[in-house]
Amino acid sequence: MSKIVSDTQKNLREIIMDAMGRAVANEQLASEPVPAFTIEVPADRSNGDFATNVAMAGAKAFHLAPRKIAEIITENLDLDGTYFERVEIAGPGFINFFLKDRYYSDILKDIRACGADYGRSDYGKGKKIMVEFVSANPTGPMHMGNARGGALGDCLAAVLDYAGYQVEREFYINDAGNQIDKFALSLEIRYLQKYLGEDKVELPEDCYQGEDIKERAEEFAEIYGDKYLNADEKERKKALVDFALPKNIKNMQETLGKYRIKYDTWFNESVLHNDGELKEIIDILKEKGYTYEKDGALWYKNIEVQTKKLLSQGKTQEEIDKLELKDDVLVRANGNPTYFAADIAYHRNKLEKRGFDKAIDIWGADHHGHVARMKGALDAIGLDGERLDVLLMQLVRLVRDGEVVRMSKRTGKAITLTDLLEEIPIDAARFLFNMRDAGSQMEFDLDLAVEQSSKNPVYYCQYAHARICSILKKLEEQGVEIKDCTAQQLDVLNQQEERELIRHLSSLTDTIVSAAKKYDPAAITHYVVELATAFHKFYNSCRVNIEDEELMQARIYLCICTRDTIKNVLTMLKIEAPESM
RNA sequence: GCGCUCGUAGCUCAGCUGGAUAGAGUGUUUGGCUACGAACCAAAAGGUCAGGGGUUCGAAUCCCUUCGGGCGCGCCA
Repeated sequence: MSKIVSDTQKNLREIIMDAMGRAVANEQLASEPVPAFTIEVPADRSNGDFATNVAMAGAKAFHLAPRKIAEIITENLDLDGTYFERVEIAGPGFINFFLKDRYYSDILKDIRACGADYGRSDYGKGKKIMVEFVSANPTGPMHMGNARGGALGDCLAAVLDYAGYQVEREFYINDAGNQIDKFALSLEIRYLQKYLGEDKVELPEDCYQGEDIKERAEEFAEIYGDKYLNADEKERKKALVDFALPKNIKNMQETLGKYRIKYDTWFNESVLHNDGELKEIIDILKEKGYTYEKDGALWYKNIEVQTKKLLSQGKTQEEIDKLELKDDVLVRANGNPTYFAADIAYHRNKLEKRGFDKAIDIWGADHHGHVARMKGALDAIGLDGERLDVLLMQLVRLVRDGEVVRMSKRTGKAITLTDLLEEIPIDAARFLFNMRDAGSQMEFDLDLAVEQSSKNPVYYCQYAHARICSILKKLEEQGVEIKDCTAQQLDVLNQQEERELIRHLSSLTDTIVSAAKKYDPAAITHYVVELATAFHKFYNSCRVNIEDEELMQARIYLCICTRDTIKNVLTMLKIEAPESM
């Protein structure tokens, strides 16, 4: 893995500290604690390759003007044996550092040495982390939110994997509880309606109204006919669910498979109900005194748990009162546990039974009210709620011809994930859903997704890859032998566009680590678009196929590094990197 | 009402652990292929970073407040 960039940055911090140490020894600076300072890459290259604000940050402590401090530090710098060539003092007191040619050459050598692993790091130290995403209700088809959640979750998992975590992807199947009862009732009524007429049996408002329920009931009737018409209600419902649920689950698996999402685990909620884990949770909460009975139901003392936590965070009782916290039901008066109770058991299963260090859930933003409650419940059962991170995702609006669309042209019904994937390429869907931060309310432009031009960022990136492949192929056809280059031979790559390209290539590992920290796969799509731009700019100003053999070989080397890096990133996102298009 | 979240160019959005002249794509206008893929590149134009206060050497970024959009406050999930 490439560490040149971060090592250089780390090394620079030491260089600066050494210089300050010498300045103190020389009595040029007062012996004060070193202030917190940053090292960053300036947006404008003329301000150096790295810059530090140490002189400004230390103005107060040293009782000196920032520029004066900068001069003193600069006088005491020792750059021998480092990648740095020279420094400048600029603006209000920034110290700007400029790199030697060799830095860029070594980056390229390193990229080639890493090959398909370039971009990977051990930042996560192999910690076990689970990303649970989509987890759509198996009572009906998946929708647009699942499309975004799928792309987001799968790519987030990939980012964490590249950042050195041991990642597993999981789909939580809600195959138990209330919504299954509702599913059963909806199916049953549709089934009865088929034989008795819609006016004879009414579908209650809180039942699933979708056409898909009707279709399942039809399919069931085609096989079993009216056999269950006069059967025992319980038996009829069970037969219907046993028929329809596996069908729905299989559909989800196929659709998500087509979307290139492979889960390590499909976890059934019913397991928690059947093997006693749910009961264990309720017993634990009871034992710890976090429950009470009221109106025949068993309640969880959310107010108490939250209040304790918020007080410890420095909130006042008055502020907490304003939140109007509420307690939650664990077991209904009818004896059925709530979804919340099952969810506590589920997260305990992840963190305690299966030993994940961290669980990440991707939820629709409409569930944000449950985050604190869930974390609090984990605290309450003796697990650390901080081990659960919930990434909230805003809903998507589909846009076609500049207008919001809700219905599928083909079916006239709400657009399902299946419809979407039939209409647009998978590459485009996976990429475009990751162009925006999860928290932004995004518009998804259907026209853009199918557009094969530079307007469509996924094609723009793939084009850069194909273009490089084409250049290399052409050179080989002309009999050019592609040779390895030494770092010294790569030093000739000093045009501005070449430098920009190398600089961008070099930042991949750090970009992935940063995206992993922030749970932000959108940073990766941004990265590869910028990389494609850097390449296209290079291509337009620096010809590869030229007389100068040494420069040509160096540029070929740069092209190969770029091609491999684009491919690594696209592969990570499970997007094709075509050699021609 | 209380809470969460968002507000940056005509449009879609980056930038947000405080740093130098606020960026990109798209749209508009104008250039660049008899040489490696023009599915590309270059240039112009476009801004009260929603408004107001505060913190400090320095604020799109942090704090307070107002306004506006989205969402949530069930013995639903």
